[in-house]
Amino acid sequence: MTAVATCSIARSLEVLGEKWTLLVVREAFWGSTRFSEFQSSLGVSTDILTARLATLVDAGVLERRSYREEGARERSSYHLTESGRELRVVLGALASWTNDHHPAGFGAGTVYRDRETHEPVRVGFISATGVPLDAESVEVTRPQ
Amino acid sequence: MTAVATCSIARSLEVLGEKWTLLVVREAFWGSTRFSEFQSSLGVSTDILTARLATLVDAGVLERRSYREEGARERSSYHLTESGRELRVVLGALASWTNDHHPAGFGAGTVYRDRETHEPVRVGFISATGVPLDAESVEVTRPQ
DNA sequence: CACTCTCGCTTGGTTTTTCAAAGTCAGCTT
DNA sequence: AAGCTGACTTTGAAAAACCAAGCGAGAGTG
Repeated sequence: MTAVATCSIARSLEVLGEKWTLLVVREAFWGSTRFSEFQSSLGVSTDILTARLATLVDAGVLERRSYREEGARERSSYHLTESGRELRVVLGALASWTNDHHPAGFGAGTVYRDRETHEPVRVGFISATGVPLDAESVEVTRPQ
Repeated sequence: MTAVATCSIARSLEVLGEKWTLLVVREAFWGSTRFSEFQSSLGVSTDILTARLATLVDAGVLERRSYREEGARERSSYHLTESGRELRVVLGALASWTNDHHPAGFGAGTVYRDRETHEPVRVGFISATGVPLDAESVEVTRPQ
């Protein structure tokens, strides 16, 4: 891992590739906002959670806000930014890959569905004109 | 990280979430097949590479084959399976997220393009009927 | 047959990261 | 004041990653 990678995939992993990071993002999608909520649902140790929340805030994935409940002091909460919300498709791609290739023994796992038809959706490439493309119609240009 | 997670995202990260793993897959997409090719392009230490290739083979992402060059003994090479090739969209989602939100200083980074028009493509949800969906039209059902 | 070379691992020792538990601190209630 | 609570910090030990060196099988060379 060099200082700043040219490859976009490597750069994405500099932010998202550490242990727990994407699970923190997943919890944020499922509604966690407070330190204690992330901690109790993930079971991650507190020092790691502190560090991950900090990198996600630095990277602009989460935004730190202050809130105050009645009879309590001011505290921080963490909310997905627009940039963070766009990670939905990354999580969707991971979930649907696993559902296809490493299905769970029981239960359906995490499934992304069409809100209207409730059919499972897939994640795929879409052209600039809004047309789904199959894998063969996509090429990659790498840096340098 | 418990034994076997119910959540599909957590399960995907059990295979793909370790350091270097997705970069090994990326190299496989870019044509690396031999141990030494992965090693020299990634700069990862050999013991880690051995371990990562083994987990990827176990997970069915890579397939180990034997090859023999003239005047050399039989060696192993590693090739993407169908399951591994379907990770293309995961890498595409990561790359396009980074290109949008953490652009590199110079150069274009890694870009997935339409093979015909050469326009950059995006990664998104596609309904069972083949229609692209925006983020709001997708819901998530989580396990249990 | 000895000798060397290469590739794909292994091994050994050091550094870094993760873990679990305990400690800290601000400000609120009693 | 004294105690509580949520969000960190610190501490010390375990696990993983890193680096350099070593190993072994088979092929070629002398």
